[in-house]
Amino acid sequence: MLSELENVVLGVVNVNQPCSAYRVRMVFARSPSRHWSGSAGSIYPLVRRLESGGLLQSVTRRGDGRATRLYRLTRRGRSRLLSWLRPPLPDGGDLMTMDPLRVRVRFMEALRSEERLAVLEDAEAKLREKLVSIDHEARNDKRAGDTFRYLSGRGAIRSIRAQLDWLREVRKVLGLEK
Amino acid sequence: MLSELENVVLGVVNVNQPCSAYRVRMVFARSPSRHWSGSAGSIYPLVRRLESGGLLQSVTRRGDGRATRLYRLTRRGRSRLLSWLRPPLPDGGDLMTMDPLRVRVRFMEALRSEERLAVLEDAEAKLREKLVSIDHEARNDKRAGDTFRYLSGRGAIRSIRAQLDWLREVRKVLGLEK
DNA sequence: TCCATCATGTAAACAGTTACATGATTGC
DNA sequence: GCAATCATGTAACTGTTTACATGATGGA
Repeated sequence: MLSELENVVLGVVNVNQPCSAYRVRMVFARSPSRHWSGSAGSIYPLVRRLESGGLLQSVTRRGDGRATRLYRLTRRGRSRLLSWLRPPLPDGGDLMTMDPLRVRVRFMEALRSEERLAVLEDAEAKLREKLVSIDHEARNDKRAGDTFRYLSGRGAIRSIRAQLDWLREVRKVLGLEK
Repeated sequence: MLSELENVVLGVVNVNQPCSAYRVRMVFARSPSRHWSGSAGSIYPLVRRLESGGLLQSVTRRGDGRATRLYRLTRRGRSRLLSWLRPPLPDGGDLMTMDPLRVRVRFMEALRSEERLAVLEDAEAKLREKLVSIDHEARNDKRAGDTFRYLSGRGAIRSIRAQLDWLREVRKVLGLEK
C-alpha cells in the first residue's frame, strides 16, 4: 500500500509529465495548505522509491550541463494512480477532515469569556484572509481552464466558509455576539 | 514546543480529571475522526513525557489491586494548555483542513466520466452516513449540556455539509448531474 | 468459567521534517 | 559579479503506528 503522499505525488507527476522532483516539491511548497511541506528529505527519497518500485520512470536531461531527472508514470504507475482514485474511497472516518480550530474549541471551556472571544476573532480574521487568496487562485484556475484545480479550490473555499459560519454559531451559543 | 497531540492530550486530561492514560486512549478511539488512533504506543510514552516535563502529575490508585495511574494537570500544565488555546492561533495555512476527497478530485481528470460519477456517488453516500452518526452524537451532547463537545460536533456537521454541497457543484461543473 | 473491558507497557518500523550540503543556470 | 531560482541529495531526529505482551476486574 502506498501512503497518501505517495499517491498524491503520482497524481502530481501525472498532471505535469515529464516532471522533475523539484517541480513536485514546488507544487507542495506553493500549495495553500501546509499539510505536506514537500521538503527535499521527503520528496527525493520518495520518487526514488516509486521509481525502483516500477511506478515511475525517468530520463536524465543532459547536454545543458545540469543533470535533471524527468519522471513519467509507467503503465503500472498509472494503474496504481487510477485504483487510488477509483471507489471504494476510504470510509467516512478517514474522509473526515481534521480541523485544528475545532479541536481548540472543544477545550475552550478552560478560557475566560473575553479570551474565548479573542480566539474566535483571531480565527475569523485569519480565515477571511486565506479565503481571499484562495478565491483569487480559483478565479485564475477557472480562467486558465484548469477545471480540476479549480474544483479543488472551490472545495477549499466552501470549507473555509463553513468554518466561518460555524464561528458565528459558536459565538451565538456562547453569548459572545458583538 | 509541544506537538498538537500533546496539547490535545492536555485538553483531554483537563476535561476528564483525574484521568487514566487508558481513558485518554478511549477518547481518541471513540472519536469520529481517525486522525489520531490513540494507540498505546503513542499515549503511554506521551503522558509519561508530559509528567516528567512537569505538566502532568499522577496518583497511583492502589488497594483495589490494580495499579491505575490517574493524571491531573499541574499549574504549569494548565498554563501551557491555556497558552495553546489563546491567540495567536497558527496562521491561515495551518488553519486549513486537509481533505482527502479534495485531493482526489484534484487528480480525477485521469478517470473516465462514469468512474468520476462513481467516485462522487461513493463519497456522497459515505459522508451522508457519517453525518447522521455525528448529528446523533451532537444532539446527545446538547441534551447532556456538554456545550463545547456539542459545538465541536457542530463544526464537524457543517464541514461535512460543505463537502456534500461541494460534491454537487463538482457534478454540475463536470456535467454529471442525475 | 469465560469473555469483554480496563489497564499498562515495549520494540520495531515507518513517514515525514529540519537542517545541512553542493552546484548549475538565468537575469540584472 | 551577484542574487534568485533550479536542482539534487543525505543525516539526524521526531512523532506516530503496528504488533506484541501482560495481567486484573466485572458480569453472564
